[in-house]
Amino acid sequence: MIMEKKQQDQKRAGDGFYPFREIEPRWQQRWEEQELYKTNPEPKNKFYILVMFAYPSGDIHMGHFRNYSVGDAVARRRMMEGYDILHPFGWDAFGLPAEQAAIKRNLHPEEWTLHNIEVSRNTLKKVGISFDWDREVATCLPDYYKFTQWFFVQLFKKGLAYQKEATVNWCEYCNTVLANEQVDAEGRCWRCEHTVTKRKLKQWFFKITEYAERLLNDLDKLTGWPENVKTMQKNWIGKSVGAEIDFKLESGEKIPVFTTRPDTIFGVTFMAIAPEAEILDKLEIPAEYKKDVDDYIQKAINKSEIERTAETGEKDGVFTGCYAINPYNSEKVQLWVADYVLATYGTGVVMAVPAHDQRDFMFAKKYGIPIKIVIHPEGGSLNLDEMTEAYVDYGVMVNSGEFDGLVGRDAVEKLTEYAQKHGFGRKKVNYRLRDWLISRQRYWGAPIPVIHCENCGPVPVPEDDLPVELPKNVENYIPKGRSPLADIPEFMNAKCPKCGAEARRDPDTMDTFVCSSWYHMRYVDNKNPDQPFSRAEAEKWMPVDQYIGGIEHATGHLLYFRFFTKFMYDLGWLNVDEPALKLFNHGMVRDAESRIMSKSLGNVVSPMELIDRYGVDISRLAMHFIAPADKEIDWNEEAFVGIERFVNRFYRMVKEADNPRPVNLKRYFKKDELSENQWDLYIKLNQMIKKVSEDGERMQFNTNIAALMEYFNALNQVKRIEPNFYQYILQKSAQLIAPLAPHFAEEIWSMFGYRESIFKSSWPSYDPNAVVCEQINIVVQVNGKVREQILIDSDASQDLIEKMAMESEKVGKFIEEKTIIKIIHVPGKLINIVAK
RNA sequence: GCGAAAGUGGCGGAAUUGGUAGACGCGCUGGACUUAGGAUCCAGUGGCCGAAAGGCCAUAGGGGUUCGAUUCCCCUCUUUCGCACCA
Repeated sequence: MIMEKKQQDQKRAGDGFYPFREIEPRWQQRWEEQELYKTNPEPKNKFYILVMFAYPSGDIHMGHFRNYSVGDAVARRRMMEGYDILHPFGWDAFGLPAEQAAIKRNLHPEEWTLHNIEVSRNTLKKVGISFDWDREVATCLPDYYKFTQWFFVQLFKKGLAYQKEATVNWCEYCNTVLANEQVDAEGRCWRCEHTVTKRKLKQWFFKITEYAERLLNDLDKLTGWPENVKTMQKNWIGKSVGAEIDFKLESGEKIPVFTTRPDTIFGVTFMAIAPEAEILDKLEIPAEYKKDVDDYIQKAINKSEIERTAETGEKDGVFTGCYAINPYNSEKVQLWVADYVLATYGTGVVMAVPAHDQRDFMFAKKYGIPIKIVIHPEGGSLNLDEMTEAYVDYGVMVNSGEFDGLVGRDAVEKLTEYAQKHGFGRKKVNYRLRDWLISRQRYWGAPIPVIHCENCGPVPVPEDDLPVELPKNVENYIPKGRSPLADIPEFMNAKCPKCGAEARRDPDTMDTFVCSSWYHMRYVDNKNPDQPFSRAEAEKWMPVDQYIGGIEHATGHLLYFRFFTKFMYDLGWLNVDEPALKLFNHGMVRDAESRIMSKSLGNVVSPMELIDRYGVDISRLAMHFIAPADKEIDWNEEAFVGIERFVNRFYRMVKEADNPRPVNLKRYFKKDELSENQWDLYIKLNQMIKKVSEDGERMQFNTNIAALMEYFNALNQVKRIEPNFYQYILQKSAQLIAPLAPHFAEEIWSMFGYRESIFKSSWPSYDPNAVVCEQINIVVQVNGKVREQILIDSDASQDLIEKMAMESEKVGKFIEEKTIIKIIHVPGKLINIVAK
């Protein structure tokens, strides 16, 4: 097996094979010398292409390879179209694995990370992606995180960064706090897969909810974003419109509740409070209930996320012995504590209407709480004894005093107005989106630039004192439930910037999603020592014209990315309020059995291994050819065979071409300059150019390659081609394949005697006078079934086509003894005779 | 459960606004050239009937709209993805 592979590989190095081993490194070196990818500092016609940057693990995997190959194809195509390209790359370099490596290998996280960056960068260079490495950023370097901290300070100043005691997801194993999106559906940590529990900690949050409405509304502006991403964001933000109604305790204390259905308010028979809700402290729970309630709360809080959500359907709770008063009818309703109520949504209290909410219905049934019907379906009625589930649709209000007879949304409006008028309620919008918890009790992150002073409270570090540098002398990184920074007195002790008193730094670091929320802005001016970027540079390059990355960031990174951009717009730093015009999500690469590639499964295919065996370009082409870029791939190497044949054939054709030399590619041909066969090839060439251009625009690189193959098949059929025209064809073809196979294209380009890079040449345009053949095939249908084809001049009149169709023998067979009802013409394509 | 996307030959996939379903590639079959071929070239390749000409069927299944549906609408099934007690 191994022998076979080796023999094959040797063959690949032999005659008639495209010698990638020699060619690819040579062009990579020349491109570097020529500074081909250097960003024009004064772009006239800018195009900002951004691929999601990478965590430097020292390795690149198939997902990266696909991502950057797609990005590179776009960049190079635009380059040939004359755009000034910004195509940067960088490193999302903070994060957990560096600490784990530090623990395991006894290396400093920084040393390990910087080393990995070095390795990863060199690897990527071998892939020949057209990154401008002068624009590189690494989030773990002080010249970058200085401004990550700057963002924190700006947010703080605007009241958008705040601290609060919060029940947080806690991973025992990683010993750290996790954001909601870092906990999977089964309640496990996204990194270590251990079960997540709860803890109360004082944490920093960014008030992204303040931007919820804009993040939602502006989705409409994102016409270049895939619908599924926009839908996911919309659902994630989860806007719901309703009312906040103040119920009252017997003591007179208000309990506001959020509801989307004020029209059901006369059906409230109890209220349910989240175990973590603060309002519980205000209840005067009668002694005989006290113990049960406390036990229940303790149990509920200690339950893991899974336990609390797993048993879908079964709900439990405990009666507090307390009552609240419904402000609409002064009825007394029971107050329960129930863990199906979320403390973090609305006010943490639900007005329960068992007749018209399924959860409340089940709860009431279980505990024998009264159920009161207050909505009837329009034109129907409900009967309590027959109800097996809640009636949750809108309908006609009943048993609701003066409001009886009101219907649906109108009822909602009226009830809300009533509450507003009487001062016990108001219109209210709630979002599923929560504020963004950014504190991490870890070492390897950007320190939170805050000094805690006993007199002044939390004070942001003055901008001139940034960055707050990560101290290097950390004893150990083993997580122990608080940041390792807390144990470094030289770091922790500081003077209050406001009053000068002895104070202590915040020991936590920021979530790495903060670092990656603004890297697209840093690229435009990555060496600026004083500002995150200059307004002038941002004006030149922002927004990103095309953003490319995986779908997994749909509701995390891509939301934060938009949030930070809007924030900078509000501060006047940007004149755009959305970061990227177009977004493209490439599909995943999985193994042949549709499983995700992972080290533990041992099914990882390394792109570097492919590159070693087949070369970069064949690997890229094969990857593109297998499936359209947005589709997932179940990995197999079958496509390589066809691609390899095609590339070698192309290479041989160039090698064997007579008297190779640059020909005038700007010119178009006229019919009388070429033989009939060649004129036909010329038309096909122009059709292909059109197709490749259009498909490439839609990121359809698979059909792009197919079009070239198809054309070469046609080319092969024609025996005699005049050398000048033949080279015209091959050179245009080289240009068309250049974005997908840059080294190969560059090599054959130079074989034709070009001195300048193919990427400095102009993307082929098609001859508009030569995309339609003189003779076209018209399909003749009878009653929608194809019966005949007519080859006819493309400018033939409809009458003539009709005449020929009717005279056709085959058609005759199907219309004899029938009456022709009508004839439908589709110009240039088809004629359909409808006969009965 | 809710939301979204998808389902096409033996396989990966084409078909841009409804207009020849299966481009291109793999694989397979036959042939040419060869000492040899896993190189290269040529031809064939959805199913059924037929010697052929040709015909019929076929884009998950069922219905509908239309002269015409892989494409639009409704129902069912399956798969993938996202959210999962959001009041």
